[in-house]
Amino acid sequence: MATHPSSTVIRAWTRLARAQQLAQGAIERRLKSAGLPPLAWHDALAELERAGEAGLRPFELERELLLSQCNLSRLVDRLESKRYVERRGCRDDGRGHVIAITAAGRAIRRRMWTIYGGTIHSVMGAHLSSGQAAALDTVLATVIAGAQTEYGV
Amino acid sequence: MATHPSSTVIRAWTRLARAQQLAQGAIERRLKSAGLPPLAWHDALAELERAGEAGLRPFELERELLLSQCNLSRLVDRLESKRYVERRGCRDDGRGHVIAITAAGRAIRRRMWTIYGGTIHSVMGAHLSSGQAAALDTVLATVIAGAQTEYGV
DNA sequence: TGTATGTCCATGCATTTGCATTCAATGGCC
DNA sequence: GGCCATTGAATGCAAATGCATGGACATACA
Repeated sequence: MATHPSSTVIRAWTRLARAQQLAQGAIERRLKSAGLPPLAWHDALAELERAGEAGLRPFELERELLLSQCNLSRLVDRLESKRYVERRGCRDDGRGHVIAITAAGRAIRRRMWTIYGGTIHSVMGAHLSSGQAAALDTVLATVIAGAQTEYGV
Repeated sequence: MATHPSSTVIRAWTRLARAQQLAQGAIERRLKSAGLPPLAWHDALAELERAGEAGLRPFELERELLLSQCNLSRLVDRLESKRYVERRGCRDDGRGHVIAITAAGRAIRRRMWTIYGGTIHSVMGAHLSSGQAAALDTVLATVIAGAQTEYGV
């Protein structure tokens, strides 16, 4: 744990950070120039859409999106103010809420996805063979598994 | 360009974003709990240290760090207020400045690197074979090259 | 020379994030 | 039941970010 990374690992990390930053930057810029909300809104709406009618508790969404509690709370505020989601009381737990996507939320998510998906393609997909993409996916799964054990500690 | 990504590419992108977020989160948390400045300070100081005595112009640093101009300006403000860098006038161009790292800047960067590097290792390096790390590095280089052409457009 | 256009950098303002605190409800325990 | 530690979620306040603007100098060109 106290040991130091090899220069290959350092380069890989640097590139990981840079690739993510470039791609996310491209996505955010294209969304904005299409007059659409930021990327985080899509991710939240996508999780909620997957959850369906039952919705999700804020703390569940928080873990999915790796967002801090207070930030998630305010993201939901913004989504709610646009009527993309609604907060319902929670029968099981009087402290909690349930967040559910609305029809408008599904609609905007779909519109965002055309931009979002297209940008993923032009930034990543178009430059990778399917073997490369699969290899990247596999190695990143390993990284995530490792980082998550770290996260808990 | 208007085409859509394959599901493998979508998964790879999702994992890329998540891996980066997990790793960066771990780094930031450890830096903070060690009483050290945020990650961005390290990256800026590292670039300046590499540039040596000659320093860098703000717009050069901006491109290296993929930071917006106004944010870079204020990051330099903070670094300068801690005496980690100094702004000098620029002989060649009366509009510009040159930013150079100080001895204190080099010292703090070194302290940050012990945490930063250690975290990279425990989050990524420790879980990857050297072959996996090299493969990751290679594929990400391709992604970056592709994303950068995109960036310019 | 003088005017126009472009580049480099800083800054005011609104939005977003991070941190600490607060409030309400739950669950365990006596 | 009454008490207390814990959890779910919101909010006030400070720091950071994004956006648009402005000011100083540089370069092009008439």
